Amino acid sequence: MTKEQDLLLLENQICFPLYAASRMIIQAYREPLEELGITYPQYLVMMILWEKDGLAVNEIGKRLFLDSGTLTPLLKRLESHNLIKRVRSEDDERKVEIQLTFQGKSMKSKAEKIPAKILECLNSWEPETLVNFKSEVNKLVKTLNQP
Amino acid sequence: MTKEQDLLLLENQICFPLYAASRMIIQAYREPLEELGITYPQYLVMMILWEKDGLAVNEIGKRLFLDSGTLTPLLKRLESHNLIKRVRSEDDERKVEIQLTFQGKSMKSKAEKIPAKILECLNSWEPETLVNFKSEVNKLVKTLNQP
DNA sequence: TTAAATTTAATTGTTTACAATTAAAAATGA
DNA sequence: TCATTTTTAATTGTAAACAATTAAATTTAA
Repeated sequence: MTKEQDLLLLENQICFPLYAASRMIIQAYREPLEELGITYPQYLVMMILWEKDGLAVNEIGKRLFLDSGTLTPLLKRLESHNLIKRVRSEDDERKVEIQLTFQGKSMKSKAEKIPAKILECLNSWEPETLVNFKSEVNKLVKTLNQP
Repeated sequence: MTKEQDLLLLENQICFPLYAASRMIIQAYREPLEELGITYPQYLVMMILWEKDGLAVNEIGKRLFLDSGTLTPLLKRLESHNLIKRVRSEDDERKVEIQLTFQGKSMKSKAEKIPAKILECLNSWEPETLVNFKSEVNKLVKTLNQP
């Protein structure tokens, strides 16, 4: 088998396990998030807003590497669940600011129990190994995010 | 800030960078795959078939951790592009065997150039670091795949 | 043997992703 | 100033993902 052919085997791909791991970990979030009635991408948006309320769509997009094509309908769903409000900015009418509602803010305390639940799935890993791994994945994101 | 609150910050998540990296790397495949006229999940299926032709839908699903809800329409698209045939098995009429067409087989030689192109995006990484990282991600997949 | 359970693929419906385009607002520059 | 460019969200269309259900074929166990 040539080297090229070898690189084409599924087991020799770096990308496939990343793709699989990403989906599996989103799967792990499904059950705890079901109690909150939101999906994983919606949870990511809520986390960002719990850190800093009132961000514009593009600012959320920059943090999550998502564009308005994904975010606009997702935010409309969060709004229909009364977790956020979408408010046209007065300073710059192009922008839509995303503001947490009371319900949206209240959800944070429930959400705080989720990370520990996810870490349980990973309790066979040494904490240090996990921290190192996280930093490697972050490095990969930075590498891939270079223009 | 409590430990719980700290764990809820986006930058302290392990899952988010995995999710981002997965999408970014699929993005990196987009251009080279466009020349073949297929998407990344379709490419994964083709890779499996180049390794072993004639697999049933569920066997492909086991390898990719995907179910028929995802695979059936994806395979129909590959069929409509004349890359595969979907053939009801004679031994077991529940099964649909996926067979490469001549065109599907021919695509392999073009596809063999893709892994090197993807590795180019990662040329700032030491080969050894990359190999270690891959093995870590594979370990993670195994951990998360435990029932 | 045959009724019950399991396996297999397909279907239905919801939610991402994302490319490409559109439209409005704001910023820039001649 | 005012035409041009850029920024910002929204829209349209395609393709995953995946839960839940359905229907047919097969396996199993009574």
